[in-house]
Amino acid sequence: MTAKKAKKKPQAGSETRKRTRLSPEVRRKQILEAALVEFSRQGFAATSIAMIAERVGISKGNVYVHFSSKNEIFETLLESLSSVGKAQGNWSRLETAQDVPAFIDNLIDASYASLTPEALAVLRMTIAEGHRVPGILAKWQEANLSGRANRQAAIDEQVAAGRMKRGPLTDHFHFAMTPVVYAAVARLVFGEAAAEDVDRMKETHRKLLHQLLRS
Amino acid sequence: MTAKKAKKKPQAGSETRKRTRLSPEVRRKQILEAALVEFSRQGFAATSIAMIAERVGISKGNVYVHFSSKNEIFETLLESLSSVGKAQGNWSRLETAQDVPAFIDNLIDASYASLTPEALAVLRMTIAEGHRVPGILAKWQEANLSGRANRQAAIDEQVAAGRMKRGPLTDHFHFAMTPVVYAAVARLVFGEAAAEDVDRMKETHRKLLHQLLRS
Amino acid sequence: MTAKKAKKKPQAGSETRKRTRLSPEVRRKQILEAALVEFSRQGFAATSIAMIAERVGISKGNVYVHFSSKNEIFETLLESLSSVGKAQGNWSRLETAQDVPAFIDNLIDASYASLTPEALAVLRMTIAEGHRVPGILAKWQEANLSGRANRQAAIDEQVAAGRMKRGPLTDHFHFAMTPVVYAAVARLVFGEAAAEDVDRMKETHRKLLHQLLRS
Amino acid sequence: MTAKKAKKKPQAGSETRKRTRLSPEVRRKQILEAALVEFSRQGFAATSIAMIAERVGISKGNVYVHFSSKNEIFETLLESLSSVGKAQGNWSRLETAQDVPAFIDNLIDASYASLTPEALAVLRMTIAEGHRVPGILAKWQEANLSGRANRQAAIDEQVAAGRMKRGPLTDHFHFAMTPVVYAAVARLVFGEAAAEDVDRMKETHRKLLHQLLRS
DNA sequence: AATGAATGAGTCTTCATTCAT
DNA sequence: AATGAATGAAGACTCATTCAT
Repeated sequence: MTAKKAKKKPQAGSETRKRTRLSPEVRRKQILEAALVEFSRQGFAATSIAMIAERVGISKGNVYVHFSSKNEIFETLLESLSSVGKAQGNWSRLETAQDVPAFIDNLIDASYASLTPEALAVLRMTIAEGHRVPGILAKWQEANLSGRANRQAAIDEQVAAGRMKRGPLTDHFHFAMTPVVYAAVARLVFGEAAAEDVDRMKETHRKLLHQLLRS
Repeated sequence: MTAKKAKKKPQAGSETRKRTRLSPEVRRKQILEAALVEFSRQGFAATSIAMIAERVGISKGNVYVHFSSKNEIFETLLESLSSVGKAQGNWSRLETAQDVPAFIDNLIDASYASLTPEALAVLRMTIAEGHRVPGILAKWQEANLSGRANRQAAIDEQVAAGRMKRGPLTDHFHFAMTPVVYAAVARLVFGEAAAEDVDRMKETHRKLLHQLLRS
Repeated sequence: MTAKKAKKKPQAGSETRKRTRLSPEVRRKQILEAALVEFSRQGFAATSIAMIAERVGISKGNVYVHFSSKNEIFETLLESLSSVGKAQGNWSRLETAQDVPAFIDNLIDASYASLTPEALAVLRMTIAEGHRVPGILAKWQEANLSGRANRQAAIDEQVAAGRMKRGPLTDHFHFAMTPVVYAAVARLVFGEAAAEDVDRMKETHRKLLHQLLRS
Repeated sequence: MTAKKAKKKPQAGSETRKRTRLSPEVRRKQILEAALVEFSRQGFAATSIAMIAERVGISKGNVYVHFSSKNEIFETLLESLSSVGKAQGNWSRLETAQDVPAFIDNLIDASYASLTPEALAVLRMTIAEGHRVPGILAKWQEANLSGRANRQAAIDEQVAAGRMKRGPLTDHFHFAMTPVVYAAVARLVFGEAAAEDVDRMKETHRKLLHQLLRS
């Protein structure tokens, strides 16, 4: 045990939550949300079903009504997170932008804005516990590659249209966004202490893209 | 048990290991090495003292002769890893290089070569379990910042000497190396499957630095 | 293991005990009863949760459903034993007795009768392990003192009414009952072998009180 | 674990005690002394060989050079304590006193003075752990009885000589000293908090003996 | 669907004891 | 005689999972 835990015990004060009957879908979602918080906070092994149940406000036993094992919760969670392609969503809009500088600004802002606590939690879980779900990782990688290809195609178009200057970066545009991962890792490791650094990084990033892509 | 276990059963071909008596320093080192492997493989909570002991080839009890708790092993391990500044070591040599293109090639090669399995293990542990040792993280961050400052000074010198072209990158040189972290994360998450991608990234990285720094 | 153990081996004639579900109150009581026996027999440290669980006929784990630690069992046990004031209960009745000789006989008989195996167990635990629960000891001592004061008051009344002869004993009546503690200790140390001795003691005690208190 | 323990570890500051070679007799005595302190403080099971070794200032291993097991230490200790007959020792002198009041005063003072911390430690151990050494207990009881017989004979002589008043107490003189055991138990359970009470008891005890024995 | 008592297989840690030095 | 590294057998406590209600 690393830290002390407050004893639970029904406790006077926390009115014994009466049985609330919810539809399976709702409960499952509640459980997955709680699991995301706990798994990314302490990791899979250090998270107990009791913690998840408590966060949802239900009994341990009830968790097993909705999932057959802790592992299943984890897998379902990661699978449901395949919708991480939010950043990609933005792309469809960005593609249409005629103005390259505006596109770059949008891209930078959107990318760094995507480093939400939830996204960081997912990244931490992926790095820390991804090995538990190799199948899902493979799927992600594929999705990643195809998304990347689409974005590359969009860039190629811009270059062909003479709106972007060709260079190593337009030839391998995915590389242009790697600093965002650095920013994410910095926040994962150093937390708030990294905020200032990340901001400075973002501006350097922005300037470089402008310098390198502007035709 | 989340992961598979294999040979356990006290015996099964392994002759009753004779008592081997080693000096505390040697045993401690052995234990720390085993711990690094196990912790980075499964994480702190999912690693049992039994696994570490088995990897070293000693009894569980003996682990406690050398460390007073699992936690102490972890902390000692991370502390002993403060020597991660290998990359920085290279720098002193790089500084002296008069030839900027050679400097860049050295930098790129050294940086990506530093992504050894051991270094990756440390990174994974830091991301996954760093919160267990806030004190050590703070120390690392400081060391990081001062190392970064030194490197920046070296770059500034080159710029002042007219050997490097000034730009957003020379003003904030740390940023130039962030793709290496992406490469590390890619390997952590996708393993060997990321190798090809990382190689391509490395070459793009190299080209960009040449383009941006060459005066 | 200092003492002998006996039947353990999960099975050996004891059919796989069916899950018996009981209310927490009942189980807690069962556990406390078993704990009293075991703690007073071997002491706190030498008693294992397994012994207690086995005596109750439940699994070790179940003990922790009802108590959060071995220590809590011990404390709860001693606290619940604060009702040791049985002897005092008798007093209310004795006070009303008009007849001093009868009062003395009742007192002696009740006092020695209170040396039940359970009471002896409590005494042993108190002597051997009382230091673990200083708070409870303090409470006991207070209760003791107030009980003692009440009894002294009753005696004072008898003396004032001329029904008892004044003397060092009536001035400090608590002292009159100290031989009972000797009897208790004798039984604790020598067990049944002390029975005869205790009986003789009891009669001497009775005679002396008659001699000293009869006006 | 009830209380926290300071980590040992060779520790800088406590100069690594150099090997001191002592004769077996001396070491055995040292170990037994340390064992008495520790056993009576925490009980047999809660006392570790390490604690005893540390108190003596030797290594755990060395303890086993002098005793073959923890149990043997305990048994040897209790056996060596058979010399508890210090109080009896006094008797030989008291017998010779011609003056009954002086005899009584001596008896009271000597008896209560015998409640040294060491004697209390022995009593606690006997009550708490006596069952571990039934053989020794039996021996003690015998010794006790014969000592008691001697003292009774001395009293009988005094009575026959008309120097003491006959009564239930002279007929069963052992009973006269039972309050001392109460005093001992009070100290064991309540520690210093019982001191005042014990003093008062002692004086009542003295007065009563004077009253009952004075012819 | 929900609860929570019950279980059993671990997990960390301690400790009496052994043994090479 | 002395040391201290090494071991193996517990022991307290945790937790995923089951099941009667």
